[in-house]
Amino acid sequence: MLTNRQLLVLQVIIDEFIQTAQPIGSRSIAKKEDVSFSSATIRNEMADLEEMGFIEKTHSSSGRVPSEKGYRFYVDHLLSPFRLSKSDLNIITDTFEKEMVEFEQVVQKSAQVLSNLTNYTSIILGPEVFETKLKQLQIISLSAHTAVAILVTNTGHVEHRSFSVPAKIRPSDLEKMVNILNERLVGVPIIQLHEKLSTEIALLLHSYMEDVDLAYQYLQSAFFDEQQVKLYVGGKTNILMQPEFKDIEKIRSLYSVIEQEDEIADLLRAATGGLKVSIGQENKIDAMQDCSLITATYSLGDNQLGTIALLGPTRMEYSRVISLLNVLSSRLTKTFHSWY
Amino acid sequence: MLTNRQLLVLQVIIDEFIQTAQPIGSRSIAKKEDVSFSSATIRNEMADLEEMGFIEKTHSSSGRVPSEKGYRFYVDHLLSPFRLSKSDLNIITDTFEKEMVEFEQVVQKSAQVLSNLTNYTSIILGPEVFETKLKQLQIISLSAHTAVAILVTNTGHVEHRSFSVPAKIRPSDLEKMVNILNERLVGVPIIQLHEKLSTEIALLLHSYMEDVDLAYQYLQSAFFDEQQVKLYVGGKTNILMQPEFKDIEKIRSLYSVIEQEDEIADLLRAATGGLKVSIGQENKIDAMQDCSLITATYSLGDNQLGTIALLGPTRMEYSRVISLLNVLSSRLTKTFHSWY
DNA sequence: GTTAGCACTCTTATCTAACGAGTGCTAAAT
DNA sequence: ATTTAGCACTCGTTAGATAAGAGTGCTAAC
Repeated sequence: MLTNRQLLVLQVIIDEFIQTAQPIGSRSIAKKEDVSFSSATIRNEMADLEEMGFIEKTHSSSGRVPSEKGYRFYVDHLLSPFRLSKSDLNIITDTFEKEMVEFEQVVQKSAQVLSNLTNYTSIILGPEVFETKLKQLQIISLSAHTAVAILVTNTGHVEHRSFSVPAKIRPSDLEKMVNILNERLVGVPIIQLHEKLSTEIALLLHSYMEDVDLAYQYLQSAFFDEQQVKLYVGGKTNILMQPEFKDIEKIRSLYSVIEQEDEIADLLRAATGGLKVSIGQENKIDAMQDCSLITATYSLGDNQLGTIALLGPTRMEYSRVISLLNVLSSRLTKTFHSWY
Repeated sequence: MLTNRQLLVLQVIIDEFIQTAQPIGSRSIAKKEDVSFSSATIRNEMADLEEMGFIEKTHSSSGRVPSEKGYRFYVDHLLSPFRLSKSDLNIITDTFEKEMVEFEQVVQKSAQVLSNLTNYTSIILGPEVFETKLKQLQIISLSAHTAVAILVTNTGHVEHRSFSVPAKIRPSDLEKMVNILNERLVGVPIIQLHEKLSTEIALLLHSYMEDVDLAYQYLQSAFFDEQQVKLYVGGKTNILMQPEFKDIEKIRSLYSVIEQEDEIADLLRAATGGLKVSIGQENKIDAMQDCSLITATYSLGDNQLGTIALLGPTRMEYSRVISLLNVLSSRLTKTFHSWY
């Protein structure tokens, strides 16, 4: 295992590198207040740390840089709880004190605050619809052959979709159908909607009217074709400020992953309770090999609602960022909780 | 005025530069098939063209590069109608042949197609709501003190907003209010809604019930606080592929303008009928000094619905891009027309 | 076990020289 | 009066060479 001195040296190297983005030399460590050994001693320790894989050289006579293993160790064992500044906390508090009653609004604001405070890119997934239930379903005819279907959940989320109405189906049929659907489906969790719709309700409708198949198909496609969960991204341009991304090719590939959305969404969806840090190659996505992704979840009761994440270079201010995420995710949880 | 030969030389220089992004020398022009003069003659013409401000040198002994004035002249007088390739046209046709019944869907797809075909960034504004009328207004109570208001237009556009209901207001009041509003407002153009709401309707409501002020205020804020018109941006990362944007600072400032949205939205909103090209400094926005913005509008009858634009470096494939925009804007116009 | 000292390595910055693309001008050719 | 060939000159780019500086690893002394 590592001696206390080695721990100290490793800590200083990583702390320093996170701030400066420059390789750290033995002399600059020796100058630190809480270090009382000579640079030579530190060089010896550094050689050991390198052998163990916690730090690396960029070339044969350069200072040391944390390796991914080093970051991993740092995150797992060396993180001192970070005291967020008052102004940071105030900014968060202010944001949540504004009257907000919509899921989306809260989530979007959170993403914004997070990226503003960190200079990284924030990505928020959610909220998932576990707990949400159908409040009302409506179909409004726009013209002879078009209509818009609107689905409202008890959380105030509104989903809508236009579709063209086949000539065979009369407006009265539509109305009848909606009535039946509402009768049967109001209060049903959204997540069960698809299943319910395709089994019992389909049969039920059938017995009430003809030609319902087609309309039903449309309805089905209206709400369940595309993924429901949205990704809120904040501070995309922050990445450009990080010195490790001066290479345009890197930026390009990273941006296209972010804009792709689905890969990232899968990643965030996979995140489970608590806070998780993925460093460099621990991320499966190619373009993120030089990045760290920190994810935290927020929930309502026992149900995980969504994920809140920060994407930055592996050289991240882990300590501060983790504190921020903790505060924000509990804040989200609290806010949503207060609504029900 | 310019002689025919000068026109030819200018044309070749700009065409070539647009393709290669490299300064063009006299020798390479002389080698062109449709040029039958020596490089010395061309050098003389180039000196004249430079004196007139159409081309520039990057340094004292470099080849020539188009100036903004040169691009302006090129766009105004030298553009040969570009024949779009069959595959380009097919891609557009295919896109519009897919069943789409929603404004937003069409616009978003268009932005996507446009950026895919061009390697520039597409920005689409709209559609404005001139012609659209209120189809239905609804307020659905979610809980004792929250509700969601939904506004549906005859175009299938759905706007919604959650708000908290003051304790003073009973659900039955809300219902009454909605009924009155629908009675009075259905069919009213969205654009007049704000005004109507604040004058006659406010009075009317007042006579029917007490405590309506508050509810009315909420309703008001629900739909008219934020700008209605949305910006659809496609191919943001395309900018990164242009050699003129290898400087990260430039990218940063350009991206922040794009993400700001409001400045760009104003710019696009100002665009009036037909196709317009803004080259370099003709753009008022600082970060766009090295860019060209090409805007085209689409409309429904006499009403301009929105703007469709392409953002790229001043060294743009004007000819091709203009043809594409023309096709797409008329396609949009046609599509929307077919819906009414 | 710790540290001072020193040779060695590698990066970075600066300078120089050579090369080449391209121009502008002059004088000859058409 | 144009057009063109020829040539000197300019400037950017590239490659090498040199020097400075930061930092290491090792050895020997403390």
